[in-house]
Amino acid sequence: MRSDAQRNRGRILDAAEEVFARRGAAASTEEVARLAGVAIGTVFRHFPTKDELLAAILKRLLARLAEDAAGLGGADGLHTFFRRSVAQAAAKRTVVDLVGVSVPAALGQLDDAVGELLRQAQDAGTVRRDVRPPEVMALLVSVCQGAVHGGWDAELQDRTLAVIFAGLAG
Amino acid sequence: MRSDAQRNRGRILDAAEEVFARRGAAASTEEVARLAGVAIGTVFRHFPTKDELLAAILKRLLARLAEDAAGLGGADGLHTFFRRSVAQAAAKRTVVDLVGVSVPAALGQLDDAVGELLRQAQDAGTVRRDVRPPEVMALLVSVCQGAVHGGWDAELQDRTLAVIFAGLAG
Amino acid sequence: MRSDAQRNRGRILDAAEEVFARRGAAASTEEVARLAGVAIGTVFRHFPTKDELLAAILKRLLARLAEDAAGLGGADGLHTFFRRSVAQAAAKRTVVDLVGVSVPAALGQLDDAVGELLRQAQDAGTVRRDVRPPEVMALLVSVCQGAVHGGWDAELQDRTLAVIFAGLAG
Amino acid sequence: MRSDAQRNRGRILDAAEEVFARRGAAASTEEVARLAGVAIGTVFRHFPTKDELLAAILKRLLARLAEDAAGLGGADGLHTFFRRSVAQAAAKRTVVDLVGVSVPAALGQLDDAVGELLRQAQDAGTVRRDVRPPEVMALLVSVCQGAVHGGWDAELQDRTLAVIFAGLAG
DNA sequence: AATGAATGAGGATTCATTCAT
DNA sequence: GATGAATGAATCCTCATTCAT
Repeated sequence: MRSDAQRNRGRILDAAEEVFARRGAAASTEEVARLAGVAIGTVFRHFPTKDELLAAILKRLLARLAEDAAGLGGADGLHTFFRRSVAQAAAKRTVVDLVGVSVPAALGQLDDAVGELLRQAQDAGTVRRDVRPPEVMALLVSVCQGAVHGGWDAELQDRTLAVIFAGLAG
Repeated sequence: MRSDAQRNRGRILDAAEEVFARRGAAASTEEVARLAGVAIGTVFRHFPTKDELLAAILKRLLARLAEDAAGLGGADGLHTFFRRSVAQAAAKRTVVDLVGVSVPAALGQLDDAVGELLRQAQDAGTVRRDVRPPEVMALLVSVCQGAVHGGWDAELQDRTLAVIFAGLAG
Repeated sequence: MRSDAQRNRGRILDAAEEVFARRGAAASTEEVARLAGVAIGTVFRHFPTKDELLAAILKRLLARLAEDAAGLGGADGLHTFFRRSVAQAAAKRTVVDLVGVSVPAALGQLDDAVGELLRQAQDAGTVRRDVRPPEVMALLVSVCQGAVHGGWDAELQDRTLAVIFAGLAG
Repeated sequence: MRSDAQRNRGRILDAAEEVFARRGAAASTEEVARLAGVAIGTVFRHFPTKDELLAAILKRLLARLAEDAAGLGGADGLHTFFRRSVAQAAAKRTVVDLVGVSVPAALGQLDDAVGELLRQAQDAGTVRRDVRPPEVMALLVSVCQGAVHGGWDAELQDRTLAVIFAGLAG
């Protein structure tokens, strides 16, 4: 891929992330192109379909979260990860209403990272032994989406997560 | 309002609930009309805007939940309510996808009912005293939306709720 | 169907026939709408797809030819029919480049009429007994399309048909 | 012209012939480039316009037919030529679909060759004396296009050509 | 009140063509 | 000369909404 193409791909993803975060997945591809400073055709050259563009955003978003997770660990790495994810989600609703994109499937990317955090938390005794990855993921997804749709403030977020953390601690 | 108009209003809401549950909020108003067995103009006479139709569905859905809640109580009325809500949500994605409709605002309807269930649970000792309604609502919304987007099976739903119930119990 | 809808359907077909005759099947549906004096949505309400519009034109065109054929007969009804068809085709290229529309299938409409003309011509001795409908249709189609693409003048058309008629006469 | 340029020109024409034969003249130039194994820019360097590319194909196709004709002669050289042309046409719809390219003009290339075949056939007595080149060309074009659009099988093709040959024989 | 045809802005996608690399 | 990314006009089609019947 040529360097200008590489640069444009990045710009488009950035623009798309912002646009879809603001306006939801129903926002027009034209607006993405406008914000990215490219012509509409360029967007479609990089992502032949709107759905593929949405999927690409989701993938990048999750990749970042996974990378983020990799830097955590210890007794409350999992808790930190939950907090950051919720904050992220509230900022970028993208994660949520990605119509037509298989969110659960894409979520697979996070399984390993979250699994590792869970293990460490269990080793440190912060999380009960019989808690398993699937419900942790389920709680993570739930709480992220709840935050997006609920418009939580910082305090509510804390109190909500506190309940979940208590539940995980048993 | 004439009786046939009354009847049509009901039919339209029923149809809308089903259509939007199946196809998401992006489904066309025409399809709603078709399923309701009325002409498109009739839909717009009753609900001048698609958003108003969506809001009406949401309102009715929440009213039902509130009514449902009113029939519960005791030590685990709150738990039962959570379980039913999640099951509902998974069946009818409607609650979730309602882009453009202020879900949190509409949610106000449930505050009282949930507040009451919470109080009873606390009186029975099933839920910690320092848990307050806002985070209960937040958890409820989260877990409903999580269920919708995650495609949980019965077991995952149980395990996920179990964590939350443990957290509420402290 | 309401009377205005009926009227519009007719207008659209007329407009489409003219537009596609002039510009070929690649002409835009917008232009059809413009000429018909309706909005683009109306065209698509009547013919949900451009292909269906093209098919409808073709069908109507062939229906007219069949009707025309029904009024002919005798020793050289078939010859007259060939001549008229070729003249038609030259005027309206439509018959020809209807991409995406199964011309041969639609042509079925003419089979009966042409079969009847052929029988009469054979009874009158103008056409050999061993000539069968399929090749008559094949010749008809060929010569129509040839006329369209070749831009024949009246004399060339006569001389070309004369060869075919001689061939049919054996 | 550099030798690689020469080679590319040939590859592009081959690819174009195949692509347009398969998909019709509406096929994209990109696909031609892909099949030719060159970049899209190269196609446009050689043929500044899609129409020029189509015209070039047509020209080459006709040149080949003319060359083919040159190898024929005698009593039924003309008949053989008709048969081969029709077979060709059915295989490669190209000849037909070339919208926007003046087929009749390009056809001029064949006039001499066909004229010669006609003369020989007339000398041999296989074709009537008063038949002239224009109608022979007209019949040839007609029958080629008929074959393409009609999807004739071998037998129908034989029977159809038989009528024409009989007509030419008078 | 209901009907359903008409409207037309909006949006995804394609593709010939240009031009920087 | 070749490459292939970018352009952007053009096109098909959808759908919320209006309005004549």
